[in-house]
Formats: sequence, C-alpha cells, structure tokens
Amino acid sequence: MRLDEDGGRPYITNQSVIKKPVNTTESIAPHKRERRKQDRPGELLEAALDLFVEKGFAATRVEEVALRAGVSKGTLFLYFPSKEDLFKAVVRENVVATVAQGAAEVAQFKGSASELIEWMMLQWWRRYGATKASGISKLVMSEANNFPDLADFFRTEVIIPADNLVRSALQRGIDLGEFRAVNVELTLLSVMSPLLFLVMWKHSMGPCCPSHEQIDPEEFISQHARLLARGLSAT
Amino acid sequence: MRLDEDGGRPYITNQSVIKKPVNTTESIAPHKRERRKQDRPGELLEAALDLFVEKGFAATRVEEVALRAGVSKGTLFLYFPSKEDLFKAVVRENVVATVAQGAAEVAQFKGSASELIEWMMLQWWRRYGATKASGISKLVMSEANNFPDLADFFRTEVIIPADNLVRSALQRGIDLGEFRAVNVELTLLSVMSPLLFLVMWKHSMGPCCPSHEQIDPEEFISQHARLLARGLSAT
Amino acid sequence: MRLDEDGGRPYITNQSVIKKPVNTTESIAPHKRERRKQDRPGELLEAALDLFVEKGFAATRVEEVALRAGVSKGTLFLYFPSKEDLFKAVVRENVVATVAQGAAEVAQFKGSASELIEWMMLQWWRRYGATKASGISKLVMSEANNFPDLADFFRTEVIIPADNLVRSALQRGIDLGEFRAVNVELTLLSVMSPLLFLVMWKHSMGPCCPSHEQIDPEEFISQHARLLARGLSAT
Amino acid sequence: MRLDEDGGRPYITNQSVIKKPVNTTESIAPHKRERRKQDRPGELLEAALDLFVEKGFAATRVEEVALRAGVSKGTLFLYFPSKEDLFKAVVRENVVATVAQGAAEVAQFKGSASELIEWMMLQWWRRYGATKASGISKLVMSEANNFPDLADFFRTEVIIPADNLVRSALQRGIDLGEFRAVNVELTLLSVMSPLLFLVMWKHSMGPCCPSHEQIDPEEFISQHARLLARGLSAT
DNA sequence: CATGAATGAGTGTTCATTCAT
DNA sequence: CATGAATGAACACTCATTCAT
Repeated sequence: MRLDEDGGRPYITNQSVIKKPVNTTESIAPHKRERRKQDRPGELLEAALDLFVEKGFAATRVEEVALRAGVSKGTLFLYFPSKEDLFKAVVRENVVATVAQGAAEVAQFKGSASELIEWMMLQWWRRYGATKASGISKLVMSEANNFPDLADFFRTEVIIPADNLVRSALQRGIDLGEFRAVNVELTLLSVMSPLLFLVMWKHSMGPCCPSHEQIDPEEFISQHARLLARGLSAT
Repeated sequence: MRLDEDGGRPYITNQSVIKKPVNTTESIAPHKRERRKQDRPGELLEAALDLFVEKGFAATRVEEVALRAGVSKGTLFLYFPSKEDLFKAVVRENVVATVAQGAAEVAQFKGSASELIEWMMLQWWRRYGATKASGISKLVMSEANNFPDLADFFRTEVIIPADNLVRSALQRGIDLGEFRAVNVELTLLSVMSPLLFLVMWKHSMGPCCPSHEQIDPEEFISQHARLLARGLSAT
Repeated sequence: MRLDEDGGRPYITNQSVIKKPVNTTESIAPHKRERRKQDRPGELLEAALDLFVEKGFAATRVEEVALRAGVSKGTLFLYFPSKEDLFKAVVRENVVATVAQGAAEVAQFKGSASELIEWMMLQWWRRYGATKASGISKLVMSEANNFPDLADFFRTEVIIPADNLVRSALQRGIDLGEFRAVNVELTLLSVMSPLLFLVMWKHSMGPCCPSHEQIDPEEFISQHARLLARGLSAT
Repeated sequence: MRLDEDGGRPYITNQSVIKKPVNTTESIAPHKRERRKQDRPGELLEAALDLFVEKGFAATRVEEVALRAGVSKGTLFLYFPSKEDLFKAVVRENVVATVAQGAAEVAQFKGSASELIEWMMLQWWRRYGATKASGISKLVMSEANNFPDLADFFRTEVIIPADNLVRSALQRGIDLGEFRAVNVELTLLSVMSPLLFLVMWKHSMGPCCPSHEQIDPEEFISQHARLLARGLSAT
C-alpha cells in the first residue's frame, strides 16, 4: 500500500461536494425552486431505499443518503427527525400498491387453480421478488425486532392482503374439487415460504455464495408450484 | 403460529444468568478459581447466544455479554480473541454440533426416502428450529451483508453439511426409484425453504404477529413433507 | 551543547496554544464559523507537532491533540482520517516543505563544492535541526520499528530527497576535480550523520545533559564540514 | 482468509505453556532449585533485553518477556515492580564493562594517533555497535525523554568514559604534532556521531530501507576515519 | 514463592444528531 | 429553509497490574 496515496493533500476538506443546481435565473423560475423543495423528501426516500436495501439499516450512514439525494446531512434531519423515522418512511412509501395491483390481475385470471397458483408465484417474483423493492421484505424481517411497530405496519399493509390472495386461490381449488381438502393455512405457508426464502437469500447469503448462483429462481418456483399442484391434486 | 416456542421460556430475559455452581461437596471441589475458570467459556457462550439471538451480531456489545456472564470485558477477550471468534464459538457450540448429530442419526434411519425427508425436517425443527439456537440462522441471514466472514463461516460449517444431508436423501429416493428424476438442487430448496422461513419468521415477525399463533410448525412441516412426497412420487 | 535551542521557547509547554486570530477588522472578517474552519487544520497541526515532538507518536493521544487545538476528538477526525494521516500532514507541513525550499536554494548556490557542502549543512541546521520540527526526525528514528509505514513515508518524502541534494553536491565536487573520487554513498553518511546525531541528541539526551551545553552546534558543523573538505580535497 | 483457521478449537485456553524443568530429584538437588530461583532475575533481564532491543519499550509486552524467561507474568512483577523498573534494570545490567575493556585495550595500542582513532572506531563497532547490545544505545536515546534518570545513568556510566577515551587519543595526536590544534570537543563529536548514527540507523530505519543495505559499516567507518585523519593532519 | 485468572482504564475511530450561521 | 462544522457517546480490543489460591 502506498502511503502517499493521498497525493499530498495536506488535510481533508469538508467543502460541499453536493452539486446544487445553480439558479442563474432565480427571478424567472421560482416554481422550479419550489418544486425542488417539494421533491426533497421523495429524493431522500429514494436514496434511502437504495442504500437501506443495499447495506441494511445499521450499515447505512445518513450522510451517504443525504449525499446521494444531493442535500446536506442537516437537511435530511429537517425532513426526518431521526434515522429511524427515515427508515419507517421508506417502508411506508415503497410497499403498498404492489399488492393492490396484484389483486386486480388475479381477478382476471383464467385457468385452473393450480395454474393460478403457479402464475401468482411467478408474478410475485417478477413484479416484486426480483426487484430492488424486495429488499424491504428482507430488511423488515431482519430489523423487525428493533422496530416492532414497523413490523406491525408491514404485516397489516402487505402480508395479510397478499396472504388473502393466495388463500382464496387455494380455497377455490378445493371448492372446485381440483385440490384435496387440505388445511389452507398450512398450505398457504407452503406457497409463500419458498418465495420469502428466495428473497431473504437473494439479499443475504446470495452475494456470498456463488455456488447457488446457478439456480434460476423462476425455474425453482415453477418446479415448486408443480410439486405442490401434484401434491394437492385431488386425483 | 407458535413460533416463539422455546420450551416456554422466551429468550429475551433480563434475569440474572450468572450460575454459581452448587457446591454440594465443598471439600471435594477444586479451587474456586479453577472451578470458575472451567465454567467461564460455557457461561460466556450462553450469555453470547442469548444476546446475539436477542439483538443480532452488530447490536450486541461484548461488554454486555461479559457482564451477563458475570465477568469483566477483559475476561471475555481472555477466552475469545474477538467478537467474531466469540460468535463462531457460539455457532460451533449450538449449531455445528447439532448438524453432526443429525448426520449420525440420519445414517441409522430405516425407512423410505419420503419418510426420511419428513423425519429429517421434523428433527431439524425439534432439535434446532424450535430452540433458541435457531436465532443464529436468522441472525446470519439478517447480517450476512455486513459480516461476510461470518456468513462464509456459517455457510461452510452449517449450510453446506446440512444441505448435503438433504441432498443425499433426495438422491437416494431417486436412485431407488421412489422419486421421479427431479432436479435435486431445486428440490433441496423446496425442502429447506419452509424450515428457514419458519425460523426467520419466528425470530422476526413472529413476536409481533400473534395472529399466526394458531399454526403449529410441526403440523405444517408434516403436511409440507407429505405434499413434497406426493409431488416427488414416481408412481 | 546548546542543543535545546528553539528560539528560546522550550517545546514542552502547557500554556494554551489556542490562538484566536486577532480580529483587527471585525466588520470585514468572515463568519466566525468559517474563520474557525479555515484555522482548524493549522491549529491542529501545530498542536500535533508540539505533542508528537514532546511525547512521540505512540504516546501522543489524538484527544490531547484535539483538546490542545481547542476542539473535540471528533473534530480532529473531520480533518485527518487517522492518527497516521495527522502525522503525515505534520511531516508535510513541517519537513517536506523545508526540503523543497532547501533544494531551490541549493540550485542557486554560487561557490565551490566544499563551500556548498558546508553551507548546506549549516542551512539544514538553522532551518530544520535547530527548530522544534527536527523532533520529527528523532521521533521517526525512535519509533520506526513500531510504525514502519511512517518510517517508509518519511524515507520517501524526506530522507531520499535530502540525501539526493547532498549526493549531487558531492558528485559535482568530484566531477569538477575539486574532490577525490571517493565513494559517494559513504561520504554522504559522513555528511549526514553528524547532523542527525545532533538532532537525536538534542531531542533525547540533550535535555538531560547540561554538561554538553558549551558546544555550539554551528561551530561543530563548520569544523566538521571543513574537516571533510580537507579530507576530500583532491589537492 | 480461512475463517476456520483455528481448526475448530472452541475457545482459547490459558493453560501454561511454560516448560518448567521437572525436578524428578527434588530431594537430592536442592541447590539446583535455589540457583534457579537466583537466576530468575537474570533470565528475565536477558529476555527483556532481547525484546526491548527487538521491539522497543512500548511495543514489548511484559507477558512476552515472562514467557521467554520461562516464568509467568505474575512472577515477573515479583522481581520488578513495574515494566519501567524492568527497563531500567535491563539498561543497568547491560552496558557497563564494555567501556572498561575498551580502555584497557587502548592503553596497549602501538601506532600513530590516526591509526588509533581508526582502530578505536572499528573496535567500538565490532565489539558493541554490531552486536545486539547496541540496541540499548538506540533504546536509551529513543526513550530518554520518558526516563530522564535512565538517560542520566547512561551518560555517567557509558558516554562520559567512552568520550574520554577518544578525547585522550585526539589530544595525544595534537600533542605529538600529528594533528593540527583543533578543538578537541568538536572533533570528538566528529568521531562519535557516525558511530552513534550507525547504531541508530541499524536499529530503526535500517530494517525498512533495503536501499542502504549495500553499505558496509566497517568500510564507512574506515573511510570516515581516514577522512578525519587527512582533515586533522598537521602536514 | 509462583501462578495465571481477572481486571478496567485507556485508545483510535465512527456516526447520528445538533445548531450557529 | 439549508448548510456543514462540531460534537460526544459508543465500541472493539489491549495490556500493565493485582491478588486469591
């Protein structure tokens, strides 16, 4: 390691590296500035999402969030009274609506119950599990102990609605005679646990274990869905 | 879901864990110092397990571990050269041994491959998943990104051996014509993911969601195992 | 030997070194905060130089440096990422600059090689050896084994350039026929060792040995230089 | 880095690694044991010398000294009330007598003054400078500020006698008309400083600077001595 | 005398949070 | 509103020193 790698700079300078847009025409573009102000929370939340998902709650430094959002550390605390509050806001901002959209699509699905189950699982993966946003699920599970109210919020807004979707699909299969009369609650877990495991793994051990890299999530989901379908099959 | 079962005692406890060995035969007992010395590692490991499971790796302070074990911070470092080493010792004491024991028992199992799978899953739960020690698995997944060394250690010492156990059971089923020739790696995930999900849930959302309490993990595991067995069945 | 000369002020001083800039023109001065900010590095470097020279590298606590500069420990790390970097900055500020300046002056020197040697030695003493900053050389030699990185840095930034200055002067004397064709590397040591010995002594035994006080370093250097000149003389 | 490099040892054991000689014949060899006890301080001082020279005062851990001497850490403190006292004892034990022997040999020297000077310098190097013991000179200069009484002791017992030897050689050269009537005190420094510099360098920067490795100390001393002889020559 | 387990003050470094400007 | 300089409480880890045995 070269000791003079700092290239002779005598000391660190904190001088702002934030590039604030130079308002050369302050008088004729007041709206721009206002909009900018209004966007601040959103930009901060976006930056925070990225970093929380990437590094987790503890390892994310608020200064890095602020920098990525293009504001100073102090400004972040202007909008969010603490790191914890920022975290909560991120979760609230980024998880609802995904479920609602899913529900709408399920309603229009044509096909057997077992096809529906497989389709739901794959959709869940493609629309959520495979995206950055799924990091929130991992994060919530990881930090639930430290933020119990957050866990509660997540359960109410996300988990229960999503579970209900699967529950009704299973029930439909049973009612139509396609599935045996299994315990729906238990089978629900058989459907959801591989998905949640996939997300946990992807955001935790995944990056460390290249050995598991050859596994294709969609292929796994498909096989698992078919395994379940066979297992549930009434015939 | 009774996911917080731990023999009835919740692992979050503030009661003193300093266990003075009961001297029933004071005259035969070795020197007090010596006796303490031999007890130290065990006491420290127990305290460390409690706190790691309760708070996670990063949030657990070594001094708190030492204090809970009734010694000073310096004493802890007398037995474990670093916090990471302490953690690794906790894993070895509470997880690695369990895997080894499981492997030995598996070798003596008499029965079909599908019976073996179900038995393994149930044993895994009873011997590990249902205990406080399973918090380690949750911890590792939660903090793997921040402590890749620990994740690597856990993967090498625990995940790979455990996976191999399941892998060989599946392969045996296929070789004996009991199972169809499915992709073993994918099926492995179908076996493990419900177990790991159960553990994650128990140590994260579980305590916050009393609504899932009515679910019995063993019942779920049994049903899931049978679902898989049916799904895998060659006939 | 008056080796502890430093312009009269001993470098071991407890008097406050927090130098509030005298505001002769309060109205023109920038904001108090800004002013402090600009002064910080200098104040910290000054405090660090004092303490490093007084106590050595290992024995100097960064908090003490910060306190002497009138700031908190955290503030120091705002300007210097580590104790080593602080030290390197001190070296750059107090030693490297001196070498560069010396090199510039040497380039303009008119006179014989032997005159140049004597002039360089005297300048080295007046500009560096006799000042507080020369404590850095003593420190580096004293602690090189414990902090090889610092020794390496010092060697690269200070020793090699300074040696090259002397080397070229010797070579010039040989090339011009003024000196005999001696081994330049060995003669370099004959030039440098009295200077470095002087500095070591001043910052170690010097304060303890008033008996050597009657020796004037400049007189010694002059005589040594002339001794060498005679010894090297080609005639 | 392999995380399991500790080979699975669950925790560190402080169990004694000190090999105390097993006294199988305790009853017939009581003297041996007594001698052993009497040797303790000597063995500790020897170990301390090695380590202090090798690592310096601060970086040497008392436990390492004790271990090398074959006793426990507690035993060391039985003989030396503190690390500092151990340090002082080491210096006191290891520097006298060398000078006395040198003085005796000087008295028998036949030859010119300049030959004597060169011979003394070379002998000083061979008998002291080149040996491990010279590390003490480095150590004393390095730690003199922290141990002023040590510096005083060293000056009285070592430096002054050694200086007197050189002083009288120079004076003899002047009295016999071999040398010019130079200032003896200054010339003394011209003789000693290269030697002390050599020792300082050897024990500090030397190990870090392979570039200077090609320099042969004896060759340097010879050339320096001849340079001085020419410089001092009356002719 | 000798031991070695135990201590606890101290060290460099980090980072969420505050607040004067 | 926005800034960023300043803070200070933590934290993992070290090691000279003590003292019960």
